[in-house]
Amino acid sequence: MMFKSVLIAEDQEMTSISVRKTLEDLNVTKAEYTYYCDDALLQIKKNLQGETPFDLLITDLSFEEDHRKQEIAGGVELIEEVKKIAPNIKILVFSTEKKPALIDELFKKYGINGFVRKARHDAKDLKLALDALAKGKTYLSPDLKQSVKQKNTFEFTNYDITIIYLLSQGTLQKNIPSYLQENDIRPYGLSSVEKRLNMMKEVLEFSKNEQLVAYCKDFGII
Amino acid sequence: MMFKSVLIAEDQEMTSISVRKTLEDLNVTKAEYTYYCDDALLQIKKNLQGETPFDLLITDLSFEEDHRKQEIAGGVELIEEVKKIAPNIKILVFSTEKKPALIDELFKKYGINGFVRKARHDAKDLKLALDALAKGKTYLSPDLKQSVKQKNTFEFTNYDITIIYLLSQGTLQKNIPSYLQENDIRPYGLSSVEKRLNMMKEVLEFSKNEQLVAYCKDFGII
DNA sequence: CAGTGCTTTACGGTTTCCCGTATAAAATGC
DNA sequence: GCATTTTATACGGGAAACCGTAAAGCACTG
Repeated sequence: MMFKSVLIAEDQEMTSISVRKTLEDLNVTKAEYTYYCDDALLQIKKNLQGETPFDLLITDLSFEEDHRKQEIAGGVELIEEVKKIAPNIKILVFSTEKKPALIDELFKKYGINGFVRKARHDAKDLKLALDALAKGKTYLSPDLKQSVKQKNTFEFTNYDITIIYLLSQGTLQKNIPSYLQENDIRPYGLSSVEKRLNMMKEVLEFSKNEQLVAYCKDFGII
Repeated sequence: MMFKSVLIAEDQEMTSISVRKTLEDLNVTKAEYTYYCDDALLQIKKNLQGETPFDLLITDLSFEEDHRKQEIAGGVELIEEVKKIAPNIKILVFSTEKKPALIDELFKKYGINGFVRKARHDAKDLKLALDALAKGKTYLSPDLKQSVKQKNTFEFTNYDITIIYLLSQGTLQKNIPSYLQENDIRPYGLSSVEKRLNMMKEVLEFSKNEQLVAYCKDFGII
């Protein structure tokens, strides 16, 4: 019932130790761990044709950079790569991340099986998640369930996100039309851009572009 | 030689467990732990006149808010309060924080004895720190020693942060002076605000306020 | 193919922001 | 105390953003 072979991708040694201990408590005998994303992918590749290929990956999202140059920068990219070579391996994300947009994307686009947030009751939470995943269910930390569901009061289109992203990069509003035209994004008129910005600001009861940028950063939209 | 009685203030259960385990490995018999700052201060107060008052506090800096309303919001405030009632207790900060200015301030203004960064080798790091502190030395994670000195990232003052925060809230630039004046923040002239904004943008090679907002959001400054 | 409704684009006036310069105030030095 | 440097504030011209409105484009319909 419980997992046979688990890989932990987590750069914080202390956290990694705790995860290992949790697995021990749940009688998971074989648990490997890596401190780098590249190593994690390598391990999975190696064990793919072996006797006991990994059936679960527990991974963080943010990995610290250091002297060892890495191909895979973070957890999201790691998940993407793992899905390519081993689509059947279950994935449990264990991270401090709490942006609804990102978590939602992890489930929908990348097909992760569980998300546990590093927070006050994360040890209990992790055990519950492992239990749920072993039973073929998905798991999401209780405190996140609300926020993911309610999401944003406003649905940003790709068009919206492009505009706000450009603003956050320092692009002048009046220069946005030429960018849009070059990338075949319609409508590209300045008035359309202004109209869209006004609409977003009205819905969210904002008055300035700076607020939109702050908002989108907060929710992981850009 | 080693500590007799240690208190752990850490809201992440997993990390807390690991810290406890580390202390066990070092034969520290009495280790209490709390998930809230308020509880930590209470514990210290209680044990102050007892048989074995705490001789070390290991604390995180950022604590998650939840249903339990807290007086003390974060680690810095906790350290401040602890120093008032128990100036002799040694303090080891264990946090993901890496802003040189803050860490510098913790040592100089608040007189902490050690700082270990939650990162790749934090378990080994923590043991080294505990060892150093037990010997009456101070400790700082190796990878931080350089950055504390060089300080290559731009240091935002409270003044800067206030301005950018106001912008991110939708305040018109021309209305910022009146806000500053009402809150006795000087300089409050519009030109001074503009000058400061220009200076920040120049240093960070930005051209628009939206970039500043995005940047500060990314680094958790606002 | 003209009419209707909707969307996109164009334009102009007003406000805000940007940026250089000039004056005023405060801190520093002799 | 006065001169010098530094810092703060005030002002003004020009650029960008904001906002309403008008014109153009386009699909759909009878």
